[in-house]
Amino acid sequence: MVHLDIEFYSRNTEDVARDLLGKKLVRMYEDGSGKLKRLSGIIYETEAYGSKNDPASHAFNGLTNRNSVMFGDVGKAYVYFIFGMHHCMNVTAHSSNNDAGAVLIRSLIPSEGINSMMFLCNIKNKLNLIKGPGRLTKALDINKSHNGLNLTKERSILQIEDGIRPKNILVTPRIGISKAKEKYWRFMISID
DNA sequence: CTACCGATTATCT
DNA sequence: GATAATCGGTAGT
Repeated sequence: MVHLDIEFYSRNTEDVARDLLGKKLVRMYEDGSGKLKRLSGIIYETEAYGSKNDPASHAFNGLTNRNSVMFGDVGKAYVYFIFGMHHCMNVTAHSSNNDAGAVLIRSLIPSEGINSMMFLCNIKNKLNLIKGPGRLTKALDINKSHNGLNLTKERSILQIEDGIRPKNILVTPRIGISKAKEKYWRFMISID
């Protein structure tokens, strides 16, 4: 398993968002028995969020307490709480040290630990896709305590490994935003 | 299948 | 005080 390094994340946020498709997000999860389990999935859908150039980004109005991770080192988890009930997970990525930016991971194709993920998600039967940023964080038990975690370190409880190379990629406007809808900064693996 | 609506609270102005 | 990078349920097509 090849581990994505700092170089990978030190590029334009849009490029990183596109290149994260097909990579594997791994969560080391300690279950009730104290054993570490791998919960993982192939990254299926991402969105890029910029800084001063992007009115839809948390970083648009400059540094605040919530978004500080977006302005820091790349390759870290930016986790925030939204709508009073959901978490969303991002990976910080931008080319210049003075810039800010992050990639929202919107959905995964579940790979390892599917039963645990269904349990955490409170899903009874089917659902083969962890679709939507809120469900994704629930399925992998990701919360604000993981904000700022370094994903490029070995043995981190959150990491991203090399995965498959998607054949076709779909590019669309981002979901759920009220500003900057004209930017085509949502990327997903095309199945055809 | 799509459309709408209500839940619920951290964060910022 | 207003808003929000959402979700799940319910009703309609």
